[in-house]
Amino acid sequence: MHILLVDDEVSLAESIAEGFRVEGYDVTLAHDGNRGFELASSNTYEAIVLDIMLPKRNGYRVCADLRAAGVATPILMLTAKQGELDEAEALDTGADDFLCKPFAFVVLLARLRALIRRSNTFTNGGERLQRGDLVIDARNRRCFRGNDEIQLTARELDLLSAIVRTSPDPVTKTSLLHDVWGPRFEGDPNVVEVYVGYLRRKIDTPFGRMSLQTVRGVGYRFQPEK
Amino acid sequence: MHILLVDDEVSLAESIAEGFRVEGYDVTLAHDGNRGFELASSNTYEAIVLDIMLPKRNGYRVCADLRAAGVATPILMLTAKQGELDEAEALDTGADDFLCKPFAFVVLLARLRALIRRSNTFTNGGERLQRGDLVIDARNRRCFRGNDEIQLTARELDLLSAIVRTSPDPVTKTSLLHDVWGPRFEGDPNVVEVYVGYLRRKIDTPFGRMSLQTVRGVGYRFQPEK
DNA sequence: CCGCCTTTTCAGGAGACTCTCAGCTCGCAC
DNA sequence: GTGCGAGCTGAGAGTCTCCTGAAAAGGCGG
Repeated sequence: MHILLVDDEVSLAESIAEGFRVEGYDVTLAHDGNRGFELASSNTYEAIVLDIMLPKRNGYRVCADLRAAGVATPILMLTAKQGELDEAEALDTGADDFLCKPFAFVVLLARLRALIRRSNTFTNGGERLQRGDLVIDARNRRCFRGNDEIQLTARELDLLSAIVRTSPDPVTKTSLLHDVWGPRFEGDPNVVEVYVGYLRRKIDTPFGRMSLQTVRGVGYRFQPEK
Repeated sequence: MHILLVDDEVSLAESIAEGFRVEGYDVTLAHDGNRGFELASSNTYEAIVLDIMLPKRNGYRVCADLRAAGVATPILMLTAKQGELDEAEALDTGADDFLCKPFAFVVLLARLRALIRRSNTFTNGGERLQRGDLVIDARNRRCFRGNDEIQLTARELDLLSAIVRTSPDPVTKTSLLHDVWGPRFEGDPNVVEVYVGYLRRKIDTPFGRMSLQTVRGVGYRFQPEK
């Protein structure tokens, strides 16, 4: 697990880096935008933490340039002020999440973990999940029950993957929200229930199954058989 | 996969070559224009990376001479300054793409890969693509549905080939734009949709088929049967 | 230079997808 | 049995993606 941290406030950067290392990550530091871009584009990292205020090339540009160069690594931007403008611009340039300074280290850590998990979930190449007669072809984004193909929307497929991946262990609604809707989702958590409903009508009801089970007070579980 | 790299800045060239080798390519180096031309015209490479500023014979001339000699290998030119003039001249002499120094290695790599994929797509000898009753005769640039020949324009045929080649895996619109319209296309990405529409009216509608399928949020897929 | 064919742009509209909301059901504790 | 909270679901609004027809732009041969 290797992280690139780009921030020009040397002492802050060092202490964050130290924190990450304690948590078991490798960390590479860059103190200006150009160096950050160079490293990010010539190495492979699990995630990039990118300050906006940077010498030589600001965070927005580094981010935009990386995306333009085809680098898909998840990027978490650190914004100085709490402003809608910053948010919008950050997400526009291709950042995956952002955090306003000042922040607690644990918050940064949590966000970053969520980001990494999230990216592993879906960009993980041609993953093929199979449980019983249910097959999820992640690469081609298709889903089958036996020989019957089931048409799922993007959200439905992401949600189903997230639930099936840990099967037969249950998943909490909170972690589903994080993994499927992203760490910054602020809408009605009821979406999860709504979408589980959609899924049941597509993968269970037509086949007389009950594989998407509710674990009351916890979340959901996928049970292939019985 | 063999690449010819022509650049007189020895240390830069070495490091680029090293990068390519790490990526699994064979690399041959030439440090002046004459040597570059000799090698390129007497051997077969997957692609040529050609600096413009070269001793003995500059990159434009090497490129023009190679094309004049009938060498069709894809060429990516490295230009020193960001200038419209350079661009135009490079493409005029028969280069397929170009990149302004300084560049990040991953960018070069990405461009080169796109170029190679692109050239494999269409120049791949007289390849014959067949899926179900659809046949694409790449060498003669003809297309059949069963016994009926279908008249396709150049663009339509390239697009159809690109979609059918990976069938039944879906292809993203982005990669279609890259492969069919070239890495430097900057127009309206809606062209892809327009052309898929043209294709459907030629290869599907008249035969009552639905083989060109939309994968919402992703791109398109060719499904021969069902 | 003209006309035809191909390619591209553009704008409107249909339909798909996502999300919210409010009312309802169900399971559980008492 | 009753009441409460958790979960389910149908309806509908808002948004986004994709499709399509029309027309402009570009290319090529006559």
